[in-house]
Amino acid sequence: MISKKCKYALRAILYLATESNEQHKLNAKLLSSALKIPSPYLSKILQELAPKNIITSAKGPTGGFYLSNENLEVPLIDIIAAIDGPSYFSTCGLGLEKCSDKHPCPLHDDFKKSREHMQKVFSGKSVKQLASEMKKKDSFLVI
Amino acid sequence: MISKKCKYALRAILYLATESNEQHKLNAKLLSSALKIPSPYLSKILQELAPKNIITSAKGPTGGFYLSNENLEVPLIDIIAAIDGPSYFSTCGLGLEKCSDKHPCPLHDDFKKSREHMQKVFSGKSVKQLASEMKKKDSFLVI
DNA sequence: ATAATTTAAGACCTTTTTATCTTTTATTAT
DNA sequence: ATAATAAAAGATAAAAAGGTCTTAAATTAT
Repeated sequence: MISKKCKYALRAILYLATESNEQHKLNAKLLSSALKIPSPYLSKILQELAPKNIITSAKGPTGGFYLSNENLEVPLIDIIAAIDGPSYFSTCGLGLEKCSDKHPCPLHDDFKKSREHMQKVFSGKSVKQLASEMKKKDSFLVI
Repeated sequence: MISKKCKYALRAILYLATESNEQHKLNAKLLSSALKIPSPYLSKILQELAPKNIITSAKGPTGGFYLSNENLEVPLIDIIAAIDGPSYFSTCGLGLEKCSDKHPCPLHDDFKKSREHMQKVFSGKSVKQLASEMKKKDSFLVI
């Protein structure tokens, strides 16, 4: 399971993808109330994502957060790696340090299959793609 | 990702499945040193599993933990449910309260597919089955 | 220039998870 | 009976995750 923090990040980014652009930035407070995420905590998360080039920020009045064209190309897996760590999809399901294909734990194959599926989904899908899927299918982000 | 506590539980149970029986119980200290899990913490976990009929315990000298024939039939999913909660395989991947098939989040289908795969694996496999698989394939639990 | 607005930075607090320690209770071997 | 052994119970502590608050820096509109 990805962390709560990471879920918050994904939701905020998907919201920015559909509701913001360079001409229409969204500030942390607005985002937090739209998504019902504690505002100071969301601010912290956004401040962590900006220097990693996952979102773009601008200070001052009319400032806020938005996704640049470059940000829109980021695959979802990069967001998870940024928040939950790059080894999220490669750690052993039983927590064993030395687990590998050659030296597998009893659940290695099962976990691997599942992890690889998720890894494929998250690697193959950019924020932009998901945002456009969201417009077609009616999925929700906010009640 | 399942919790560290749950990984400890699974490892301990699989170890008991292959190394213990009613005539040969293992005490918490032995288990903890074999599996390199902090001993008092593992004790707590074992004490939580015993009343849930996932493992069997016996006090006093020659006492310890083992798996009864009944315990061996427990599907892995019951262990995860006992430790990480019964809704582990049904909560929304984005943490949204009202996410459902009818009212899906943007990642609902992807998460669902992955969760269902893991759910199927863990529901369909008992401790006994996994223990016998472990004997055939050479997988490891302890270095 | 100034005031207002907004992110950035960092200290701080709370809750949950992980881990430890101590005492009690049950059981067994002697 | 007694001593030894091991789980059960419960209080306590440390670490990590989640969340808040305050001040500083940057930017914009007036």
